[in-house]
Amino acid sequence: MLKDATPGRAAGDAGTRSGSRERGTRKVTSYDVAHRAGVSQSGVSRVFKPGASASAAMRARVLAAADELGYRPNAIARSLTTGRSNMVGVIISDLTNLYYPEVLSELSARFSGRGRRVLLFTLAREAGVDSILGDVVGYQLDGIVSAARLSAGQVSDFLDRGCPVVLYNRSFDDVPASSICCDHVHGARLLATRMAEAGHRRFGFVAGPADSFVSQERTRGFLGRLAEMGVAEPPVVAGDYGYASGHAAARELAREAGPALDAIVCANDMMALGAVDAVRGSLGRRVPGDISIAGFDGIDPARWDSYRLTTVRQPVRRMTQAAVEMLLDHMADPSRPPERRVIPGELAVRATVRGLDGRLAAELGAADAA
Amino acid sequence: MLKDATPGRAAGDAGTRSGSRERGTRKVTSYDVAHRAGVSQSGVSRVFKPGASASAAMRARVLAAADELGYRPNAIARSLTTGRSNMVGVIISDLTNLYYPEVLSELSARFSGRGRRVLLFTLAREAGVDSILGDVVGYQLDGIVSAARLSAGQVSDFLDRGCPVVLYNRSFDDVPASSICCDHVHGARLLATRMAEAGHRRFGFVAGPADSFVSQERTRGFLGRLAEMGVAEPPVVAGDYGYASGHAAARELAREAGPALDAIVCANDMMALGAVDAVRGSLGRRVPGDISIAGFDGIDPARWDSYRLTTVRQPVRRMTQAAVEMLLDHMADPSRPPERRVIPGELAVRATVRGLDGRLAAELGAADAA
DNA sequence: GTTGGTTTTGCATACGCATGCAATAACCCA
DNA sequence: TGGGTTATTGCATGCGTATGCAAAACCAAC
Repeated sequence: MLKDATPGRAAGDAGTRSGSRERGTRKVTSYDVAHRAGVSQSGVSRVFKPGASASAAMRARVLAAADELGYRPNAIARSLTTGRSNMVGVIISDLTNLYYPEVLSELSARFSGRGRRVLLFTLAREAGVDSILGDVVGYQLDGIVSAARLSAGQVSDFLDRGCPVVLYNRSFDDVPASSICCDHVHGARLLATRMAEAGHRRFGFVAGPADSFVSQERTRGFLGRLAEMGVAEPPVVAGDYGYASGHAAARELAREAGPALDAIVCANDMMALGAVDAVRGSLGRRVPGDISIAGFDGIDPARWDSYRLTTVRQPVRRMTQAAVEMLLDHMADPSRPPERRVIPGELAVRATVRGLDGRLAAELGAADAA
Repeated sequence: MLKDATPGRAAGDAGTRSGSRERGTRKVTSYDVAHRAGVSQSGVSRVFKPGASASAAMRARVLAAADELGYRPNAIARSLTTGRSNMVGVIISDLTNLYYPEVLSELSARFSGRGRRVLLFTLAREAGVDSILGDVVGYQLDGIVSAARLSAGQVSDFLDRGCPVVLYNRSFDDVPASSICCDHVHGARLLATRMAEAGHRRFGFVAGPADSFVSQERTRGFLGRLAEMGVAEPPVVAGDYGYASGHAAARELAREAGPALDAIVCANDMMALGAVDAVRGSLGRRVPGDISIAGFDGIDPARWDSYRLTTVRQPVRRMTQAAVEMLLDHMADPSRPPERRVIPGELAVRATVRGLDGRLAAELGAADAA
């Protein structure tokens, strides 16, 4: 609470303190506090441990001494003895996909609200997972949330090291890791259904990277449903989840499919926004008048007036909450079996798909399952 | 490399170990490796420490044993003895301002490239800085990069704890912390100059939060230069750096200033994008035909075709590189005096300000200083 | 005042690695 | 081959905290 702990004065009293380091005060240990409070080191330890037994008197004296000395328990030492670091790793592949900053932000807030620090790993180019494994073990991370494209083997490695993992938006049948996923297949089917019902016939699809689980699911769901409805199989172009690639993909689709092109669906919003701009700009056609466009994720910019992108939104709040909850549960009780939670996406009907009707959006959560 | 470390056997030798944990393999320590390799624990330690002396023979045997056992040095224990954790804290206030994900992404990549882990702190609502202080001390963070609105006192606290700090886009005269700043005043003056020269006369300005250093600088620079040039003092509205607040601010400015309103300058890009949409949408006027709009930062969405926002770009790459470099230097030699580095922003002439000419942009880095 | 039971407290040690110091081995040149 | 160097290696200890165990203090009831 109080800051400005007048460490100068305290330091004078502390006895063991000697030379003044550069400018920082020397590290204050539980022994210093114990000495000053006239109790044992273990007493200090107990006072700072929530569940431990300590009389009110001891507590008061220790806290007073700690305050005067500016004592902070050394989390490193604590981690060493307890074997848990109170740190969790969050692995994110790509912050330029603006969906992930939202996820990261939420995760960070939630974890710190639960007394955990977040060690951030950004996976530049797929490599580096091995080094993360080393860090996980080395820093005794209590758990991992991974929103990156790890292989099943890599996830297994974490688990084998006794580090619980929650997979965000992916899962493996043969790996006993918990996961929280948006139901991409369902969302994609929903979108396909609605768009087809609204009269779209000549689709183009922009997939994400081939190794992206999310892209695979969305692609599968969308194309599958289209086929079921007897809609001609659309050309598929692969992008990299970035704006520019969506832009390029839209142009390519237009070139490929010709003027009959009716709708473009992109495996994420970033690409969809690029597609919107490409259609309106380079192609000189109207959205949704000439071509409808839809995406997935529900990132913030998709709501901006210039786009008002119709999209299948992932409920980030609920998903991150679930992820954090599941991970903490697993940390508390490692024996509990992994859990795969799936949350439906919501169709956000906005202004880039013609023929859709906001009124219907409400029904959709339940309707059109399977 | 190999997993399945047959820990049972190793552990059997280790003596003191007792209960079998859940499913993860038991922790492998340097003692286990030492025993298996037939050397001492310190030998193992030395093999895993870069600069230490160890014969090729020992190295080989230890590495072999370590590999077989799946040994990973325990960074926690190492931190405890060495006093450095190889972790740096990165404090970010708000990831919804899309400038910060870029910064964070860069910082993370650079730090991990230099063998440091990033402990992420997102400052939800200004509070929580105190707890970060505790973590910094507790986890023995080797340094801090702060891109959040800390007070001078808070920064001092970090320094007093012996934790070097690099301030990102802010600095305090009376606090000896290093800092890397974009020259917001210069950038703002540049923008003011160019816009006034291009014939704009009736400005509106959208500031950021009152306690934002960056906003203060940009506001000061812009208004100051305008005054120098004899342009009427523009109305100022405060936003919160978000898209919506820029949207609202633009409408308010239009209402306040009436149809004569000539240009809107926002203290960051997010708000500028909101302003563009507000002007084009709610106000039904053209950008830049009727009203020019400019921002600051150079975030990615500002380049999207729907906006092509003219803005004063911060060179994120150079800035993050400098931040990392400065922090690492300081960690290596704490006695080195703090350094305040300032990098000029660059005017990115795009399509939301009329009368500006890309041709001129090249000259601007040098021209119009102060 | 005593006894049985419950807290509270201190003692001692472990956590896993790094490192100063001393002992040993390897080596070099005369 | 011997004396002197240097490169290796092992030993012992420390980093700061948590915790099992036993001693001590406390409490209440008899």
